[in-house]
Amino acid sequence: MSPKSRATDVKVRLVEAAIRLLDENGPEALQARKLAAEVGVSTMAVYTHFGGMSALVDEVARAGFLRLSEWLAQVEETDDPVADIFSMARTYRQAVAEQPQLFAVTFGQSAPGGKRATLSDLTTEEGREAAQEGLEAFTHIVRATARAIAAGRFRPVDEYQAAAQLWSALHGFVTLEASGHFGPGEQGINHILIPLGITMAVGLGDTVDRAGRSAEAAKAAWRAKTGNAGQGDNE
Amino acid sequence: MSPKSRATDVKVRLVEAAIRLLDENGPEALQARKLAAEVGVSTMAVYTHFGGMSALVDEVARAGFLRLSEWLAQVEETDDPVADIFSMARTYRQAVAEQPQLFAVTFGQSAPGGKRATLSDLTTEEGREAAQEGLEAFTHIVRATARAIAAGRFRPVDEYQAAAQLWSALHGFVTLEASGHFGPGEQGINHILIPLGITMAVGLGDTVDRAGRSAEAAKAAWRAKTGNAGQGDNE
DNA sequence: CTTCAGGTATAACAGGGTTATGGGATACTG
DNA sequence: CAGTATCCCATAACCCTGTTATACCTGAAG
Repeated sequence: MSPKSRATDVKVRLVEAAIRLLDENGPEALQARKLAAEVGVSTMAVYTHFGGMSALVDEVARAGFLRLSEWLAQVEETDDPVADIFSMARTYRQAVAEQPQLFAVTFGQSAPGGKRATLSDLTTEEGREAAQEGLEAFTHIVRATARAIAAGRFRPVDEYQAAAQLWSALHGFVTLEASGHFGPGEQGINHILIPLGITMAVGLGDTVDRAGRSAEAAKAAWRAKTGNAGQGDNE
Repeated sequence: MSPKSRATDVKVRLVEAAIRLLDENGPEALQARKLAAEVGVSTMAVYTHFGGMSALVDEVARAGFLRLSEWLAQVEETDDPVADIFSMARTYRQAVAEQPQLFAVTFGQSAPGGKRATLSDLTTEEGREAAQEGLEAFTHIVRATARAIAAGRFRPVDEYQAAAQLWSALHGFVTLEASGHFGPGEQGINHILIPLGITMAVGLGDTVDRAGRSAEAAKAAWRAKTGNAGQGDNE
């Protein structure tokens, strides 16, 4: 193995260890000494590869955005773009529910050391990349929105603007649910998220009936994919 | 001054200093030594009054929720409940825009020390109180939603569920805007927040025309109260 | 006057991020 | 092949921050 690839290896392994320990042990696991011990190197590795802990945390945040993009990219397009939007919403929510600690860092909710108050504050290269990844995840929503407009389901408004509305609603729900509101398990999805999606779709031009059927279609697709029977609200 | 009131004084002054230094110098100002120096006491005061920094930060978060409730409570009821919801949205957004650092702590986005990943994790008494304050702020939205339903503007759905949808959309917008998306100044309000409000109102049962007029009414009321001419998107 | 309790200052401890230094391996260079 | 330069990393220390142990001081109660 060349030294270049060995070095990259350590860098990659540090980020991977950070994500893993973050999920297992929470934000307090994001410590230079713990990460170094986990990878089997000294804390200096953090500084030769990242320059400091904050840049490493930014890299973790970027990994979260990337993961979100990958999840959304795997939502397959059907001939019902509104149903696809519902599927994306479920996917977005599921990603956050499965790795809450990771996305808490990604969304800047949990910031060890008090850094990264806002994305605007980011001055590091990794920080800007993180913001860029966020926008890439956003484009998946934009495309589905554009298809909904083209299909006549939504009124012919600017697709970026409509998608930003959808993103706001979705992100707000996910954030508040992750903060403990809306109760545990599937309660939030059935009582808030799906009605919210129908509200948004209808507000953007869809009919209540068609939006409801799209929500049902997405629910059926979700069950088929996850194997979850989806009975009831609990767990 | 009795010793009891003197002691309370130090406790109150610590929280006040924390909020002030937080707004001025960012999250890194929330340090025991800095707060103690600012108030003119030793760091022990933090421990005699709060037991530790995390409880003091929880108190700051609680202050944010309380401030949010007070702001929303001051939105006066008119005979147009949908316009009142728009006014609350502007108020919510304005509160966060004016004290971004405070509300970053309140919403758990900036957590010095990596504590408080989610509200569910809160085990301290102050933490639970903070969650309670959040719900109290929520009730203001619930009441306006109930009035919109009573007025026939919204379909007769459960007001808590509809309000939760509105809260999700609003909170998501505010969060994403504070993270730097949606651009600076009033851009986000005019391009995203108001269209989002109209989308939500229409989706909940209102007509496009009436929702638009309510948005305009709220805008006029806002200008009258703040004295802002509100011309253009910039700054 | 004595005693006690609460609040505080002082000083130290513990555990983080960070850095100065030096060694060692690798890849150029003659 | 010898020399050298460069990159990566281990060691050890430094600094800062949260926290705690201890003693003092003040005021109230007996």
